[in-house]
Amino acid sequence: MSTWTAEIEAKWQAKWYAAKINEAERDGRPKFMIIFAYPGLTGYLHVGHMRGYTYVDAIGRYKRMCGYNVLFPVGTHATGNGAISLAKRIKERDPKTIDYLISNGCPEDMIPKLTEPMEVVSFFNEVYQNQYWRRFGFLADWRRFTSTTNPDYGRFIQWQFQKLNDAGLLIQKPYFAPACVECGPVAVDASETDISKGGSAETVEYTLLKFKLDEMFLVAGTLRPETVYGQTNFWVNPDVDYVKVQREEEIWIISRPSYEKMSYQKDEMKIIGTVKGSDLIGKEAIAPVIHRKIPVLPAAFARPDVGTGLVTSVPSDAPDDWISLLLLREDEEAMATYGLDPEKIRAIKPISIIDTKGYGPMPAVELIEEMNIVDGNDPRLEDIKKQIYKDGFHTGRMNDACGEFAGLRVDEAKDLIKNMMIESGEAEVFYDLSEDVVCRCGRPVVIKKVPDQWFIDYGNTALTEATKAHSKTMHILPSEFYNNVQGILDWFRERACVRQGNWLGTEFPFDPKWIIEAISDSTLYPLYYTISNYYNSGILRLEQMTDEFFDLVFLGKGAVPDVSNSTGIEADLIRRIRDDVSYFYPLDINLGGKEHMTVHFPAFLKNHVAVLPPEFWPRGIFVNWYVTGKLGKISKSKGGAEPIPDAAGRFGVDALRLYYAHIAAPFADVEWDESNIENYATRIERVIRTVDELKSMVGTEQTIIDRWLISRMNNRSGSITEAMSDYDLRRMANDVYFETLADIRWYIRRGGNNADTAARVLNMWIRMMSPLTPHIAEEMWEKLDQKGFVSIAPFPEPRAEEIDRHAEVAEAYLADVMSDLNEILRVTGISPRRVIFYTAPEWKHDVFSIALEMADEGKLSIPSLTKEVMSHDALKRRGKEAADFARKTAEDMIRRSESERKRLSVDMDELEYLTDSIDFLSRGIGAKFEIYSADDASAPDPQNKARAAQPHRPAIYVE
RNA sequence: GCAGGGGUAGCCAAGCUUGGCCAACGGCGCAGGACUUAGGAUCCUGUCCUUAGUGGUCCGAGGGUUCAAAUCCCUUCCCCUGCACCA
Repeated sequence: MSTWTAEIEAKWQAKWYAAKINEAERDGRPKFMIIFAYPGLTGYLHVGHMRGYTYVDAIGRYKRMCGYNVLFPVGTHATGNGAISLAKRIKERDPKTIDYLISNGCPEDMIPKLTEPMEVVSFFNEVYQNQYWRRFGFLADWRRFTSTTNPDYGRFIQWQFQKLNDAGLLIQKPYFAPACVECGPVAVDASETDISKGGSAETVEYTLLKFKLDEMFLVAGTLRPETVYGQTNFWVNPDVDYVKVQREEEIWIISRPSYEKMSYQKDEMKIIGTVKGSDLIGKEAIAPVIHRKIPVLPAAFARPDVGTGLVTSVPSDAPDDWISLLLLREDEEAMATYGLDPEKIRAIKPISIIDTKGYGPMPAVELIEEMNIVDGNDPRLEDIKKQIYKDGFHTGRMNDACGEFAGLRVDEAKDLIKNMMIESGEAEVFYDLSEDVVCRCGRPVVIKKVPDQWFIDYGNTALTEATKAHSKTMHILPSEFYNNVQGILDWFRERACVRQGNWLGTEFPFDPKWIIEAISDSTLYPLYYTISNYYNSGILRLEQMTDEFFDLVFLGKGAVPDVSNSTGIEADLIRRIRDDVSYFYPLDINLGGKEHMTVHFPAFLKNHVAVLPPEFWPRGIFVNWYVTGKLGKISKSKGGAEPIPDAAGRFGVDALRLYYAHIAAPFADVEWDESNIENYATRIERVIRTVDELKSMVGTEQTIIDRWLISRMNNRSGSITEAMSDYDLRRMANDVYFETLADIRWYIRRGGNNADTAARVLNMWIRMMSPLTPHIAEEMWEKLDQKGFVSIAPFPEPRAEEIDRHAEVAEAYLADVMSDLNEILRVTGISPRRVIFYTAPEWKHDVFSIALEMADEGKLSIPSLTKEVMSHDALKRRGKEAADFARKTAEDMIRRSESERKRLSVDMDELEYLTDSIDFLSRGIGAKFEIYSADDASAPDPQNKARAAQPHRPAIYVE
């Protein structure tokens, strides 16, 4: 299979591209513009990525065949640190990286070149286009290819940021971001491109609480500022040396590690001395908010690297605090060592502050007692801490001990209390990472203050409302996302849009020290594809792509002669470009993986709404799920990480395309399993064989089975048209490669052999295959002596006049009869020599018709039918037999749906039809068939079966 | 934490919006048969239980609405996914 498929793939791809059927030029047809969200250039892609891309090509091909002028451009996203970090690892000759390159087919002599980030970018730009997208036969308009580090793209992005600024959507404020102390800003994410450890770390916000002690402040870091009303004491680790820090006018006592982290976030932090933890114990400090003196007590759980190394104690709600108090009370020795008065310690009572359903007034006290925890290191403490917090935060209310906040929900009170303390100067904020993060250079990563960070203000109310309103008019799939996107747009807030450090991308137009970050420069770009071909072909020069030029072609602002003068671009060309933009835009579908739902898509929508006029706002979004591997199998040589070209060679591109389309709905993850793809390759072989069989048909006789097959084909194209209105490729695949195949097999079994029918069917069928398996479709189309490409032939449309309901009902009837017969044969185990069918007697048909008629009028019931039947003399004479049958028929008919009744009401002569089918039946079963009407008194009926005959269900006798 | 999704016969996976051709598409696997020197190829048949066919039970569990529920409502158990300086 593989060499043959590779040959025809190459052959047809060359022909398509030579004929430029993939290139979109403005013309009189309606347009259809579709893209997939371009991939980031982070290295080789795997077979999972091709899933969504294939959907786009297949949808584009289908729309093209439906008469649309389809624009399908592609590009890549090189912004960011992916290429830089890959180049760096190659430069270091990292063995894993080199291995990875080689096993993906990177030529050895390329590797030394790939130590330059921009070389990495251009190398993978070639790989993606040639080894992936062309290899899969995509009809993308290659002339429009763009990559985000190209200079022209940069111009476009700078223009976009000018527009955002004009709209008042760029804002500047301080920001706290992860940064290596040495290398500057880094990304902390699970893929760990910048860092060597700590990818799953999160940024946590501590509220720093200041406790006045003499002329200094003990500063505790807490994650639960709302609990300040329950403070009873203060914890210090006696074994830790703390530092005294001059912080503006104040002197703080904190741990040394926390000082180091804090110094990246706060100005004017200076160590002026140290103090031993043990020296602090026994003193009293004034707690914030409650302004009471509370004792400083010893606690080993206060770790210097967590928070500030100092902890305020809220024993009612914090299990660590309560257990430590309990232990200290019993620890005479410790109390003696630190000169603590046991009476006073034992007098410390937790203060209830939060009422939570399912808990008493002091959850920590309660749970520790219940679970009989007696050890400060009991791991269950961590669990109950989380549990108390979770329940308290979501369902709890602040109680009367909490002053003005009494009665508020905890989740409301938290920020209010925090902000109140910050305003009164009793608290500050401090950010830290939830676990250790280490940069690739080996130095620690900290949270660093960026004082003048730029943001795009996606929280802007007018923008959000306009975008939400527009999104309701869009075709968004799946429908779950359509419903969900409103909420996401509401929740989508300002976003840092520029950064410094190791980063490829476009210079921020308002301050060159910043580079525009990765999400922000990839929101409006589909628009750029409408003109990128002019730059790529050299018609437009970089310096001509000015803001005035973009304003004109994208927004229609300004006058052509002026722009022509200022840029030197011919006026006609400017008009032509403007016309292209207005013709192709808006975008009809933007397809992207599910990870884009809360990142790219909302930004994509909001930027369009913010910058462009409403007629250019996008029309559709399609979200696809992933191909996954079993426990990372997809990233090993056995599974999906098999290079895409290798998989294409092994299975054939069309088999892979069919696999993606049919294996599952696009909105579910699929587990990569090679045997599945093999099955699809087999399926294609079967289709090809069946096509050959059809081609060899020479008969001239037309029978019901010919009308049946043509009717089925027309129904099929109708059903595909309907399915594709929601881009349901799976249903299309099912209809074309499974259902149609089954129909043709049935046609052949039934003795169909008509050359005209076969030609008609092939002509329709092959066109139906073109969107999903274009290479074999072209190959077969050519062998059919058809002119031109099937890829641009019209998609079959259903013809109402060729739908033959009678033939379809008759064939379904035959299949039902056979299924009954097979059932009997199976159950009895008889190898039949003789089979007799008895069709229902006339009078039963009469009852049946009456029942159908009454059902249509909505009057059918058992008594009503019986009554009606008995009003007919001829039926009445049959007495109980007629009444019984009426009851049975009514019972049966009431349960049936309207469409089913419609089928049953199709008039067919069962006796004649079965008689005509005797040849087929005897061939299939290998027995002698006889057909009689139950009305035929002369019919042989050895077991008195004829009386069981019903309309549409003959009685059967077998011997 | 924020938001969302899902549990369907041995497995994968449709159907659920608009209740009724649903014992539940399709595929895989399995079984039997045909064709064949043979078959991992192909074609046909079967694959919940029962049965000379029109019967029973079934779509995580438990209730409800309805003439009728995999589909609607309620309760409950269990899984999963995405999340901003990462593309």
